Amino acid sequence: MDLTERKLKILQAIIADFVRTAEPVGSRTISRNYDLGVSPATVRNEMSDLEEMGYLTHPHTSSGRVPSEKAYRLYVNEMMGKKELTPAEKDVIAKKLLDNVSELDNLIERAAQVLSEITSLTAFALSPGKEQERLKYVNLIPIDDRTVVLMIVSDTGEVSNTTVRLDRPASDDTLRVLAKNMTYNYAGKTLSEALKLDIIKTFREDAEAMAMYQNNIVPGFIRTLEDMLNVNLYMDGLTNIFSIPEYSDIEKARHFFEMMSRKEEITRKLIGTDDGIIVTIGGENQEAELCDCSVVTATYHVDGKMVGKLGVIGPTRMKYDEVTSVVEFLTDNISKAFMITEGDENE
Amino acid sequence: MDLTERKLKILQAIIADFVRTAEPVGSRTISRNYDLGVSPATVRNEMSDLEEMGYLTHPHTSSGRVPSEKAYRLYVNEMMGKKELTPAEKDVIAKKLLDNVSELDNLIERAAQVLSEITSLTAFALSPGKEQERLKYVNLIPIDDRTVVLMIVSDTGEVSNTTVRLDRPASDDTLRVLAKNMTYNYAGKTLSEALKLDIIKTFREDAEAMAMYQNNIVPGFIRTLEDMLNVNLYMDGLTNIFSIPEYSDIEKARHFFEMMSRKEEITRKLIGTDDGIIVTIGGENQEAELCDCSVVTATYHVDGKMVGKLGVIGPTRMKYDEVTSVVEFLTDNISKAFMITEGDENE
DNA sequence: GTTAGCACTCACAAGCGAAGAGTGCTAACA
DNA sequence: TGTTAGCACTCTTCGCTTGTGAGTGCTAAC
Repeated sequence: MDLTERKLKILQAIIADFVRTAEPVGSRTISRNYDLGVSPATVRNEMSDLEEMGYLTHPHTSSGRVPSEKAYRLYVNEMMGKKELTPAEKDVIAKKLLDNVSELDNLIERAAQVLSEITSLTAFALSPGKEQERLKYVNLIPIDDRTVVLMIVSDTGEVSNTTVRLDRPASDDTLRVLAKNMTYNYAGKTLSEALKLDIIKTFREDAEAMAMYQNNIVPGFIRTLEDMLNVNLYMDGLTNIFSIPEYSDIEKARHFFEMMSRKEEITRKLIGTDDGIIVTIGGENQEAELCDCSVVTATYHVDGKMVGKLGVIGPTRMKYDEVTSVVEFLTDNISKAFMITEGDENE
Repeated sequence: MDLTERKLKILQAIIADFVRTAEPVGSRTISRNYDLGVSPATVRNEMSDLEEMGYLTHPHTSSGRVPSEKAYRLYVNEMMGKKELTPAEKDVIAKKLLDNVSELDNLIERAAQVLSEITSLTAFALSPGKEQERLKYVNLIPIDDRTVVLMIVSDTGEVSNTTVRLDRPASDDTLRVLAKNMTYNYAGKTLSEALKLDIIKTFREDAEAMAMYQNNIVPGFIRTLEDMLNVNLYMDGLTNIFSIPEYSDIEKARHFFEMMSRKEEITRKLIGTDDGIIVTIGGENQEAELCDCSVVTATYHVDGKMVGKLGVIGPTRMKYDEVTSVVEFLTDNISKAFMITEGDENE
């Protein structure tokens, strides 16, 4: 059977109606509200065909039709027009995004807020991955004679630190030497390279002072590196889920929140997704918990490299055109914001 | 009318039963399961009295009794025995709390986790307030000739930093001078004192170099101070709410989550509460959203000073004895953990 | 190929009755 | 005088039935 022009139109109408109302769509509704110039009976015949082809389902015999995941896939791939945001909308988003943002992580957090606000769905955003950043220097700051703050600064100005407790007192001079040596050994290496090196070995082979404190400082150094590599996952609009009829069942809502509270898992999944705007519909998701959700993710870049992700999670019945547009616009803006920062530096 | 011994016993039994089952308690249940040696009819008479006195209510004519907030208040103030944790329980909690914790904020986050796990309620914990910490030194770390990281270290080894962009390039020497001057001017002051000073004035009156960069550095300095003073609110066990019959209504659950997502508000409220273990029952809460919740907060101390808070939020029908015990044990342990740290330093 | 007509299906809400839990009152009892 | 058994009464809850309405599928006519 062929997907004729008219079948496509009817399918599109059903998707549009169902996305709006969350109610199964009947033939009369289509015939009346979407001027296709055919009677309900004809629509019914076409619907019957579409169902046979797997694009529609039937909650029960005498109810209207509901688009299947296959239908959404078709819609997203072929039928969905690009929904350009109006200049006014773009303006509002850009303003909200950049308003009073001082740090880049801050910008990412804000992006999640804006995204959830605009789409009325649950939004998430992953702070930039720092694997490619290079270690600029290491500093050891004395607090008292047995406590130091170990600080790592990357070439982009990211800072991470831990408090390290020493077994024996260390003079300021000793700490200076230690810090210099560490900087000498690690400056210029990317953070993930640094972590892969045999740090203890470096210490042992180096100045005597380093050997003396290796037990205290090496774990602190590793901890700091790991901390710096950690990406933050921001979420916003979790409570939007309650406005979605699909989640009016308390058990569904519970599952959703339980899933969303497993942040590490989500982070891992997100890092794994491909570049670009990815729409994953229902059962296309690997995770059982997501099998009646759709996830839209997008990547923001700096220097053409994949850096971070953002996106939304919602019912399969979502406004894919709107969501993808907003997500795309946001990633563009974030990438731009990063570029401005980077550009400045090399002026 | 007098609260006789028997009335108290019956009230206690009703509270115990209702806390366990969340169902209105009938006279037969009390007579059968809590050996008071009286018939249901007698219990009924007493219940009727207790209701008149305001300790019980009646969802409808033919249902069992439910304890009023006044009853819970009486229970918490007068009747509730202290529920000592068993050594085994204490051990488990202490282990979980201290396991793999490297930073103090980390300990607080963990405390919220442990608390929610043990009580099966929603737990929160506020990281230590840092108003009383003293600024130890300020550092300016060059990233490139127009970008520096401004870093503040407190006397307890807390570190906070921001990236500052300069209008004109600054040499490493200039930055060193600037940092030295700032340290000289602010070291020894508490963070809140530092924020209250007229920072711009300090700059203007000082070295020429400082005047030159004041526009860039002063806002960064303020931002960093504020950031350091910011307390973090950790929450855990939000999804526990779904297991509580009182929240099986989706609208109730929605309200709960919406309330809990307003973190600043909660933080402010928590900071405002008194020292010690505070139980706030239902309508005793100022906030309309909390009027059918109870909140138990406790304070952890260092050097006898109020430092931070933790607690749980749950239905008025909660195991107050258990919850207060756990909360108390946790704050003790946290205070102890802080002391160990502090002690070390002065060894 | 399209459409009107009609029987049929199914979810959903309203109405009803039976069951069960629990009370309040009264009268008898120790 | 306090306690208790007994009983009528109240109110919720649950299951059952029934009516309604939305929607389909099929057939026959256009």
